[in-house]
Amino acid sequence: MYSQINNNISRYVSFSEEELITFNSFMEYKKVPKKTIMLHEGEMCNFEAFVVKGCVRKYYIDANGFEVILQFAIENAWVSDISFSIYETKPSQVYIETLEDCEFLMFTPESKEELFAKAPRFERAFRILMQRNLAVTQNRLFHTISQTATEKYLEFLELYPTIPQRVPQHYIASYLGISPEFLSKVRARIAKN
Amino acid sequence: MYSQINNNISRYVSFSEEELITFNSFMEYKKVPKKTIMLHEGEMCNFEAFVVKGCVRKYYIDANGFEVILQFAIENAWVSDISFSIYETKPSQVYIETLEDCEFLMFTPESKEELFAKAPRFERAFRILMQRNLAVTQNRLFHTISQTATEKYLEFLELYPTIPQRVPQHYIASYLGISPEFLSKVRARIAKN
DNA sequence: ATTTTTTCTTGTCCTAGTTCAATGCCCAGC
DNA sequence: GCTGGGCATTGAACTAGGACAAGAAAAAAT
Repeated sequence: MYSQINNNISRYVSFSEEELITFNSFMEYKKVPKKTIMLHEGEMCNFEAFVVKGCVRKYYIDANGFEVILQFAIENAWVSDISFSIYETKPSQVYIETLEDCEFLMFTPESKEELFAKAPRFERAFRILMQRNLAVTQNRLFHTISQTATEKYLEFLELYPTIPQRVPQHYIASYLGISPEFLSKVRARIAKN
Repeated sequence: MYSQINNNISRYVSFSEEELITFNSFMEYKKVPKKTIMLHEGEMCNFEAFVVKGCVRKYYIDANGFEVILQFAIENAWVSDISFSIYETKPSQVYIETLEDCEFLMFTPESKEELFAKAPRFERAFRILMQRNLAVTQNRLFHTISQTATEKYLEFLELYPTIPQRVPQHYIASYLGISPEFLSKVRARIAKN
């Protein structure tokens, strides 16, 4: 039994012992070394990964070749790319890369289907995870539009206080949608007060 | 039978005739006049609405009192606020307002639960809808960060060609995260070429 | 320990986009 | 047929943040 992921999935739906055993039986434990690109541009993402330990980033590359970081995933977060088939014309340019040595519990689309077939109540739990994910993304979109760089950085520190110690600062700039130089200036300004 | 919504829900999961009849039996048809605010700030959103006819906008109000439009929903789109309970501390500041006379097919959280109880395969269809919604939001976040105002406006025209004829232009500016004056200048520049 | 690479900071100049008018437009209400 | 209130446009002055360059500092590799 993997209690860490079981706690996570039980947060909004409660499951019986047997259900959790079934749940665990369909996932695969995997170690992935630092700086491994787990999903390359144009590839179909064939996993949904729960981070047991470590840190990963998910990013896009824009038309001018700039990286934009969409997500940092640390312990107890899920990471995957679900933007499949939406804009079928342009294959998605998403990358997922480990920033530290990582341990995951992973589902493939197939193992997830089998899980749903055997224990349909998990469909609901995954829907709620998706829903929370959407709420977080929507909130971030809103703040990206309406906040200044300083406000965004301060909010980032509140929401993800441990991340700045784990990832290079220019990744945070990329996540916030500002240049690394400007983030440095923002920090200098904050430090003065 | 409401064929319009049935086509929509059947897009990624196919349902039997009986299932669709059950589906239809749990929804409520409702007409709402123009300029009605269907969800006020701080309220819990108790509906999930499919737009049969008309146009609505969903928006936030930021710390400085500015509106930021998160979504325009027209025919065949779903609108709701699922950002419930994520940031429990601050009640959500989301509004949903009709821009035209509208017709909806609506679920409440309760009727949706009853539907899932009677016809569990709809859980899956709603998860996929949610997933697509997330993909769209993520794509928009990405473009909000990496594109210029002109690029964002041109992409908006491609994605939602009918909306500019239906809503005031400053709403589109708000959606794009730019000032109405600047959108006007962008348009002037585009018109020259 | 020292070299090499990556990351962070600071300064200068520059540009996309904002703010704040002022003007004209369109159309809803009387 | 007027009239008043939201809308869009345009211009001028301003600002947040970007691009570029050079150096310092830190981390990784040898």
